[in-house]
This record gives sequence, structure tokens and C-alpha cells, in this order.
Amino acid sequence: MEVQDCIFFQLTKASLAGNGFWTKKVEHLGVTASQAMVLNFLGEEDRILSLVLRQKLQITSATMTGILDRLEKIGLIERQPHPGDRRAILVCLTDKGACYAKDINQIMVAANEEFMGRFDPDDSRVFRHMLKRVQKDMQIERGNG
Amino acid sequence: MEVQDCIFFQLTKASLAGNGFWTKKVEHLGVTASQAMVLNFLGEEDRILSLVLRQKLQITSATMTGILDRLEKIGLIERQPHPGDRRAILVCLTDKGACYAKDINQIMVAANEEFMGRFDPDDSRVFRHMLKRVQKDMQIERGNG
DNA sequence: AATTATTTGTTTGCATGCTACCAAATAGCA
DNA sequence: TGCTATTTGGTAGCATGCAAACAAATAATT
Repeated sequence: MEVQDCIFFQLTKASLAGNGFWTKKVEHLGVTASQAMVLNFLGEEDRILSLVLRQKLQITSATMTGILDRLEKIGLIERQPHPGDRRAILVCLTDKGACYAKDINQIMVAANEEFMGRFDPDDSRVFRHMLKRVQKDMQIERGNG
Repeated sequence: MEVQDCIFFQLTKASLAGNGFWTKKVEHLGVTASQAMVLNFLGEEDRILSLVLRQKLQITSATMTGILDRLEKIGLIERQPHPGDRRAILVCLTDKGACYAKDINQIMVAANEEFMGRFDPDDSRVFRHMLKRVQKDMQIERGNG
């Protein structure tokens, strides 16, 4: 079979295409696609356990560490100690980070509409449904790192 | 909006899930998901221009260089000079690489069937169609690197 | 209370992916 | 022919992603 017909190839390329689109929408803020996702999540639930954050975003702790390092470096988040558990960390938005998170949420809504708007609504619905199933069925246990 | 409902997030996660599935199918050969894609393509068209290869696989020359380096290191491909153009390179399978390519193609067919088989055929069709559209519409000019 | 097991986040090392830049070779045009 | 533009593959630097190994802290067990 040809590579172009391989579902794994198609998934990879579609993902990179979507990611490129999303990157262009947030790069003027000086953040990457993944960083923007983290900020958006913190905009909903600030002062959150790092553990919860990475479970929601489905990334390993190793990946999380790097992203938080960079967000902290540019002054958008802070790591704060957890009062009841000295192993754990609370991830908090700075004032600047909170502004960014607000912007990013609006950008995200608009980008999703722009990206999906040109497709047939029924196709879009099936597409979303399939993506979620693929994601869930294959989901790996992401306990620790 | 929530991150989980963001199409870019969903695409990324579905892609990683699919990639993880594919990786497991080929890792016993000692190659990665991307390396397996390259080998599979060479199984169809051996002794191919590096340029053509990276256009078909839609990767930059920078990425291509790394993948070819690693495949060459484990003795599955060779870089050969192009007779008519001293800038260009011909990518060739070794004997061992040709065997691997053959195996990988069979694995690919089986993995695609296993991965997609559990979905409704109509949904699968829409899914494939949407993936291709996303990929094509967003396609970036990948001239050089 | 003391030992063991688990959890949390970091570090290390690897493989992709990108952009930007570069040297060498070829192509095009004056 | 000689100069410029383009093409080709490579390098450097960065950001994710992963698994595996760790230190520190907490939980569980004896």
C-alpha cells in the first residue's frame, strides 16, 4: 500500500497542518501552539496542580516540565509550592499570563470556527467524533514520568 | 472554550495515538514510525531522488537529513551520488533494507485494517476524506530547507 | 516506629518537526 | 563567457514528544 493512503501518515500530516494553522494564530504573542493550550487551560482553572494539568492535556511530566520552564521564563506562569504536599506544584498565571489566556481563548474560538467552518456540518460532526474515538481508544496510561 | 473541544488539540492527540499504535507495530524491527514510512516508500520506488522522497513524505530537507542519517547508520539505506547532478542524492535500499521494506508493507496493510476496521465504514470514509482535505488545504510550500 | 512502596516532578537522552542559514552545484541570462 | 539566481542537501538551534532513571516526599505495611 502507498504511504499516502496510510491512516497513520494521514493523521500525522493533518495534525501538523492543523498545528501550523494554530501556531500562526498565536505566534504574535510569542508563544507556541502547546504553550497556548496550557495558558488557555489555566485561564479556565488557575492555580492548578501540575498533575491535573498534565492529565487534562495528556502529556507526560517530562514534557510538562519543559513547557512550564519556558512559560515561566517569559513571565506568564509561576510555580508555587503546594501547602499540603511538598512534592506537588501549583501552576499559576501571572497578571500578564492571565491577559494572554483571555486573548488566547478568543483566538481559539475564532480559529476553530475558521478552520472547521468551510466543511460540511455533518462531515465535521463525524470528523470530531472519529478524532475523539481514536484518541480515547488508543489512550495510554499516563501515570508518571 | 475548553481545550478538549479544540480541533487542534484533538488532531494532535489523535495523531499521537495513531502514531503510538503504528510505532508498536514496527518497533520490533528497530525502526521508528517515520523511518518505517520512508522504508515503505522506498519499497515502492527504490533509488529515488532525496528531493522526490521528501516531497512525497512532505518533510523538510532538515528532517530528511536526520532520518536518512539514522537509516544509513543501521544499514538499511545508502546515499549514492546522482550521475547527472552532483548536488542531488539517490536514496537506495540495502539488501537488508529491502527485506525490511517488504515486511513493513505487510505490517502497514494489517495495521491499517486493524486500526480502521472497528469503525463504521461510512464514518471511516468521511474521516479519511476530511483528513485529506485538512492536509491539502493547509499544505505549506515545502520548497527547500 | 521502621521499612517498603508509591507518587511527584526533574533530568537525561533520543527522534521528529520546524525555520534560518550555508556551501556547492546547476541553470539562466547578459 | 561571466555574472546572477535558483536548487540541493546539510548544519545549527529550538520546541515538543517519549521512556527511563532519580531524588524527595508521602503513603502503606509490618
